[in-house]
Amino acid sequence: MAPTLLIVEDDPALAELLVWSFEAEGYKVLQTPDGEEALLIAAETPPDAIILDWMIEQLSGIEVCRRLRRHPELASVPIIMLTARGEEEDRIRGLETGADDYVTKPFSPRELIARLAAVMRRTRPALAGQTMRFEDLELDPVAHRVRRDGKEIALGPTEFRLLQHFMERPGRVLSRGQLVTGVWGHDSDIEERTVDVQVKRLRAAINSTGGRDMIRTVRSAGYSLG
Amino acid sequence: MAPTLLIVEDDPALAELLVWSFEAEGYKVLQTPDGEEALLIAAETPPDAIILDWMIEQLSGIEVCRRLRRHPELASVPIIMLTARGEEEDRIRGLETGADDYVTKPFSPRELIARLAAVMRRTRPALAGQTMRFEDLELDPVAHRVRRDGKEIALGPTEFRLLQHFMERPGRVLSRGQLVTGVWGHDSDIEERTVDVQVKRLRAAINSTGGRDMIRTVRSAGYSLG
DNA sequence: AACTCAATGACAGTTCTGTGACACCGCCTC
DNA sequence: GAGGCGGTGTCACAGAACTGTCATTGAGTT
Repeated sequence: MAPTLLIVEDDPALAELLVWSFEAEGYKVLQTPDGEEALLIAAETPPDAIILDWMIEQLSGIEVCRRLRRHPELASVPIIMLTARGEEEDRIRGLETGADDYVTKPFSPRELIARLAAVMRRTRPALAGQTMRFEDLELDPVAHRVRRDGKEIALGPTEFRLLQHFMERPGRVLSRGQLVTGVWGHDSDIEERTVDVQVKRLRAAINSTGGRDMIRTVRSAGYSLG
Repeated sequence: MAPTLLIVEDDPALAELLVWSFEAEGYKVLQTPDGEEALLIAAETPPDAIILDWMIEQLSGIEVCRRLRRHPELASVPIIMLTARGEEEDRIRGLETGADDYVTKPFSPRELIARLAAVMRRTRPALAGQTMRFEDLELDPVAHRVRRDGKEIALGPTEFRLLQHFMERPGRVLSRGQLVTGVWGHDSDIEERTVDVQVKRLRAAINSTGGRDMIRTVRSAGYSLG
């Protein structure tokens, strides 16, 4: 379950350095110098985070960023921009466009790694091994444990992934289609109604200890947590 | 729910480039080189935005723009004009006529896409997932929630879409026909009177917590929010 | 008053969701 | 290898929620 990283950098020397550094950190690294290709790769195998150089060929970083954000599956993937010193204007636009952080060149790999860790902790607690909380629900991704109001709850693997998916996006309505690709994978040919059944099972498990139903049904749209 | 775009451009090469670029962005694209036809297409299936070349055959851009603005259904569709460098005079007239932005040739598709995104964010917040507000009413398209004066309000799917439609166009009077195509879809054969019934249901839901009626009936014209 | 248009209540039909049942699969134990 | 077991995906059905239409009542205009 090593987190996957996509590095978009067209300076070969820097790219190599970054790949090497992050692999040493235990990340699985994908890499391309090209904005267009980055989008393709990201769509194919959504990474857990993206390191994006501002100035790249084909498509500017800002453009890649914007397109990623538009793609529903990729909208919440954290992005760190690499900018040259002084591109103040760009930095602002970058953050507006949806970058989560930026790092000014020149930088040390250590710094970038630290920033990435911070961003991941903030946006994808599950990958950082942080336990996630929502009201009296806790999910510990490392120990694979779920507690409601302190009491341990047993979940099957699918139920667990489903709940994790919800807890990473609290309050957000997820369509059955999104849940299928998010929980079962992009290439699964699962009936959409199966989602209903797993939701029912998840509900039964979560609410067994009493307390209100944590999963909201949004008719003709999907489900959401909370 | 991809936003629809109408591109009016008579240079085939440029038109193709634009169609390609915007489709890659996830827009649904309609295209014509001809001003007259543009008006027909726009009247038939109102797009979410229009890219309009200044110098086109049949009808000048400015004329198309003016006619669009006269057409009640299309008056608020954002328009971006494409002008040749130095047509300062035209640019001013363009903005006066009701264009929302203009881009000077030559330009990169990137720039145009960015401008469009900015315009859309301004005019269609729901597409960007932003919470919309009108007085003490809030609609959160991502969480699929509606609140009045902080209190949550339950709406059925159609009521929700109807309210969203109103909130994207606050204060504007919408005819039953506009509401039918906007809320039910271009190709629905719904009785126009059905709008009345859904408006009644929406009113009942929204005003249930007390407070004044947020939906105004405009006799022999339609309804509006506020 | 006559006329037009909108609000409402009732209702039948449709769509969507919750649920229980069941078959299947991989895994483990015996 | 048989049998037990937890976990899954599908299906069919029932119930709930939602919707479109219509007839009637009511409000606004001329």
